[in-house]
Amino acid sequence: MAKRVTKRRLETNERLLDAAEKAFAEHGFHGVSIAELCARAGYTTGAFYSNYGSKDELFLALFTRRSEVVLKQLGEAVDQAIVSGDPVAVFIELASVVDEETRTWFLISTEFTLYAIRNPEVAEVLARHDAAIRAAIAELIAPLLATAPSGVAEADLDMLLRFVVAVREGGLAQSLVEPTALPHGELERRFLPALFGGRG
Amino acid sequence: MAKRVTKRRLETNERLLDAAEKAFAEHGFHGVSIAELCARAGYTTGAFYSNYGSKDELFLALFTRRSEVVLKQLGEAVDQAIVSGDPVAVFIELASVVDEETRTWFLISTEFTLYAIRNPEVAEVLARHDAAIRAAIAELIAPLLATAPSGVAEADLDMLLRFVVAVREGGLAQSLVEPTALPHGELERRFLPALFGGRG
DNA sequence: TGTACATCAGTGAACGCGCGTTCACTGATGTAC
DNA sequence: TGTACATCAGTGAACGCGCGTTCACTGATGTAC
Repeated sequence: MAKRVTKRRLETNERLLDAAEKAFAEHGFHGVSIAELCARAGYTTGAFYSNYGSKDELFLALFTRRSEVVLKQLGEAVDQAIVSGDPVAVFIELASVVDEETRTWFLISTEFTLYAIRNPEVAEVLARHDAAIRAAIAELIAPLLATAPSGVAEADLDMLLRFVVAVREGGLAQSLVEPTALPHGELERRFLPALFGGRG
Repeated sequence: MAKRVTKRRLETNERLLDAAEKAFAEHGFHGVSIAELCARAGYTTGAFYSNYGSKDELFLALFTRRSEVVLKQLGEAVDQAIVSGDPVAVFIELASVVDEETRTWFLISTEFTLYAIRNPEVAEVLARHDAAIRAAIAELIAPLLATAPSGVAEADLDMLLRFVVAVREGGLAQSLVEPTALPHGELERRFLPALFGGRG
């Protein structure tokens, strides 16, 4: 079933994924028909089936593509943080910028998480992606651990990173529902520095 | 349009909501047809329209009913915690028990959160529910604040509670995807006591 | 308590729309000489 | 570089299924006397 990958196919693929990203964020995965998705990308339905076997397959591809972008951006931020000498400040700065892209990705990845909880094979894909995210944050946080207060520093590094991710995602859920009641990045700003023994 | 509420209607309603809760948890809101839902409850499709105007309306009713149950349970736990004299231990104990009911409710409420982010009127309903949850936890945590270390204790109480909720929900998302990698309640157990100046 | 009647909850067949999917086709892309 | 041909990406009409929704109906529930 493996199709040859031509320039044209790549272009079509990108445009389908772009359209899917926007459409899924707006109406949710089930709220978008394949025809609507193709129309947004400037194609007819046949184009979809020439590239994907099902909507689920597209969803997985969308998640994979976006994961790569997020990891690359995170990697760049990490480099910058290490150079700047104040990694926690950079992380908090990063958490405070919640633009349309962040919102879009939160909506899609949360839906993907629900999908994963219901499907073990998908859960593995998500677990691998999350592990890569934590590895990137680990680079950012590692230099801090030597100087951190006891107790927290003794916890496994991976658990600490899971904790940071939980705060980030749990916080985003709240701030996207009530942006005025909970400003973006507020939880990270208030509570994470204390965990690392900083001032904030 | 207001219908009279007879015993029979109440019974039907309960059975519809019970069926919806299970079905939505299994297949997601969009993965369940009205006919399937009614069949599970032991009715035909007409019964649904005799009670609800749309699937969205049922979803809202389901959320409201479940919210009341959760709040009641939480209230009981709070009473117990105050009597026991070790509220943090009780909270952590509570967080560690992730049964089928918790899983079900996590799946449904997360889907509801996405729904709320996309619909401002729904966001208000969710915000009110979350505020009630925080009020209940506040009762549990209040006695601790006097003895808490500086810094954390100075933060607004509501922000602290938002933080606890974020950890709980972000943690659940991870532990439901990877139950073996992240045992239920592990993040709360490891990191929350430190925040309140305890030992764990 | 019993009967006669009115109301109303739930039935289930019917309708039609929208969707996912297929497939014979055409024009664009790439290759061989 | 140019032409002739083969392949393949995307077209768009067609199909049929499943779904949400309606509605005339019937039997269950509740009320009045």
